[in-house]
Amino acid sequence: MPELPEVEAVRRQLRRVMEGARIERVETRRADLRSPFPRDFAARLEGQTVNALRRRAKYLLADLASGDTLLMHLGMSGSFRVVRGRTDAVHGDFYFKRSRLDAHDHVLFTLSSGATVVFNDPRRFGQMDVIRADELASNRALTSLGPEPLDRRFNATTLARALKSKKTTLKAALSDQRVVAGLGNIYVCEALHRARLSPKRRASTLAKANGEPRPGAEALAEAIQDVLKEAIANKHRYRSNDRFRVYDHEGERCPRRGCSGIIKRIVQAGRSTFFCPVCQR
DNA sequence: CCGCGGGCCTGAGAGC
DNA sequence: TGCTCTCAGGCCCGCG
Repeated sequence: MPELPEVEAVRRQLRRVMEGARIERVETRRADLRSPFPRDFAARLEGQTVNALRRRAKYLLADLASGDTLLMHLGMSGSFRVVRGRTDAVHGDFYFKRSRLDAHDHVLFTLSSGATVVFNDPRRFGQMDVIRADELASNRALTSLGPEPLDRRFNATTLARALKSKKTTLKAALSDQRVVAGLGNIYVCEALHRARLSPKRRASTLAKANGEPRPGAEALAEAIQDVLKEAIANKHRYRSNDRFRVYDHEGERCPRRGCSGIIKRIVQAGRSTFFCPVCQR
C-alpha cells in the first residue's frame, strides 16, 4: 500500500520514538522478507542509538551511532506499530502485557524508552537490511533512484530531461523509480489527472528535442508535488480511497469542474490505470 | 542500455 | 456459509 506520502507519515510517527533512542533488543520472528536478512542483523542493531530516521523514496533509513544504516522498505503490505512496553517470551512466542502478536509481526525493536516498534508484513514483500557506512553510497537499490519529487532540485526541467529519452508511456515512465522516486500506481494516476495528461501519452512528448520542458512538463512537475504534499498533509483526515480523485473510481464522474467525462480503468504494464479520457490528453 | 512480462506472497472481496 | 477466483498501492529478474 505505501507510496511516498504513506512512508513519510510512517517516518514522522516512528522518529518520535526512535530518534535518540537506543535499540536494546531485536527479535526476528521471521528473518526473511523479500530477501533474507543478514545473519548478524540483530547483533549489529542491538546497543545502537538511532541518530536520525530519514526517508529516501519509499525507503526508511535509520542512521545508527556505529555508522551502519538500517534500511527498511514496507513493500506492498508492510506497516509499523508502536507498543508501549517490553515483550515477554512465553513458550517461545512473544507476548505483550495485554496483546498477543499477530502471525505477521516479523520484527520487534525494543527501545531504551520502553517502547517496542513492531514491523508487520503479511505479504512479505518488504525489506530489512543493515548497510555498512562505506557501502551505503554504492547500494544498488538506492543509487538507481531518481530525484526526490519534494526536493528543491526537482522541477519541470529535471523532469523533462528524465522523460526525454523514454520510449514508453507517461504512466510507465512515472512509475519508474529512476525517473522520479517515490511515486507508485496511485499517485501516478492522481498526478496525471491533475496535470490533465493522458497516461497513454508518450513520455518523451513532454520534452523538446533539446531537452527543454514543454508546458505539459511544467504542469506535471507541479501536479506531482501538489498531489504528494496534499496526501502527506491529509494523511489522517480521510479513510481509504476518499482521498483519491481518480484511483479506484472507475465509472464515476470526473471530479474536475466542468468536465463530464467518466473515469476509465485500463491496464498498463500489468497494473490498473485510472484516468479521465475527456480532460486528460 | 531499454521495456515488458512474470514472479514473489497473503488477504480481501466478489461471485457462485 | 464456504468455496474459488481475481486482484492488490512494491520491487527484481530474465528475456528479446
